[in-house]
Amino acid sequence: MNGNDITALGFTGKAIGLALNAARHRETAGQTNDEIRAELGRVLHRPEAFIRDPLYADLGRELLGQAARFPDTLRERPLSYTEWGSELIDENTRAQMDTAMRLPISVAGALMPDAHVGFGLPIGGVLATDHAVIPYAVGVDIGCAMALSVLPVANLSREDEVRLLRRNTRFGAGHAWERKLRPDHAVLDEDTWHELPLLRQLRNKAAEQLGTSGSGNHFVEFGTLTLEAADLGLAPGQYIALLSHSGSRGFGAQVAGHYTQVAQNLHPDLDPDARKLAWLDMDRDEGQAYWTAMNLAGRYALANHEVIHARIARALGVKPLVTVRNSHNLAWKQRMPDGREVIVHRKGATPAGQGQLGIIPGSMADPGYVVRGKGNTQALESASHGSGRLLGRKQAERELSRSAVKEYLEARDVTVMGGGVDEAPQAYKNIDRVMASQADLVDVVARFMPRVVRMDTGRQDI
DNA sequence: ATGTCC
Repeated sequence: MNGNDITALGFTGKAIGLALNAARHRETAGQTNDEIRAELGRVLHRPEAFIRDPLYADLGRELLGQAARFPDTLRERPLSYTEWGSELIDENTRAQMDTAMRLPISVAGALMPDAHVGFGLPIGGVLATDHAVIPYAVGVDIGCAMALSVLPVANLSREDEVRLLRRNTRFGAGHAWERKLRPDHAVLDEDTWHELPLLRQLRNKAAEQLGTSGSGNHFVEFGTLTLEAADLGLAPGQYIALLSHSGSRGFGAQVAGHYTQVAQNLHPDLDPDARKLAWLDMDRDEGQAYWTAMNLAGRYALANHEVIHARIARALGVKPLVTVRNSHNLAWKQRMPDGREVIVHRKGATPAGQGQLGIIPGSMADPGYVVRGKGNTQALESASHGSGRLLGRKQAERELSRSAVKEYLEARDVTVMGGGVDEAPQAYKNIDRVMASQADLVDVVARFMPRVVRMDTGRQDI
């Protein structure tokens, strides 16, 4: 093999010499030219698979660098970004956002008042990038969403609400609907499931878990919605409403895990601080594949809410007067004020474009709000997705007593089915302080107060 | 967030 053979295979620049050296090494070891050509072809086609190969590591890295639009080097200083509710945000969260703003692909960002540390990007972080998508800036629970239905029901006893939730919701990691009760939804019939091997592989799991909710902070609850003024097609007054928080279950988690791994393999030289922020170029197959899978997980998560709300409405023999819903873990294509198209990642942030409706829950025993976005461009048209954690899960279990939690719930007349001390209201920031700090991001449309809440069982039950 | 490494 000589240089002409190597360039004929498609190698350019510094990769020619590296490929030639590797080829000589194989020749010495007795391989035929056809074998060497085939092997080099595999390296050229998928360099990320060879970055830890004893012979091809340097060539793999060089090829990755040639293919990338940006080097894997972080900026010296983070781009500036705005934060809402600074007094509610800790230094570690800020440090994590600073790292995100040092990525070469980052364009703009913002921290919402519920922000706290997460994997990669903070929860409550918003990040705009240039033609690249970061799986961990979307989060593990791709498409996690809120939905609120206003029900045309005058009276509903607490006992009936408990029974309706027990019969019509399912919770917990790995949990699925019993076969005989398994729901259906048009999302399962989409051709998208056949576009990628990974999606084909995960379709059955998704079908089994359709219409269920996860663990942690996921919930389905009945409560009272109060409108001070006519809105949402409703007269002012109080209504019985159903509020749900659920995501894309095991399906979305596996998509997230898979593409995070792909992204990390494509960026072997990324600074360790930013390793969990490895990105996929939207011009490459991997970026397009993630985009397809992410959006399917987003639609699937919304389908979960639809199924949950439809089951409960059907059990009551009614149709909701109105349903509001929004995804808060997803990436969107969006235009900056200067017209430039960017990818906006919202990881625990509510889309809040001008006039856009959204839901910001407080806690299991604090009010949540239906909001209307003000299209604040500095916040990349976003708002918080809740009140945000004050205490970590373990810290909450250490510091909060079960009796203190029960007392809090009793004082507000809230019934909780399942739930753990780690989800106690006292583990969350004060929702009204959070709302006050984002008055320039959203207007309040209505207030929702929970009454009967169902969640997964926690490690320490309430 | 997820049966916690397909």
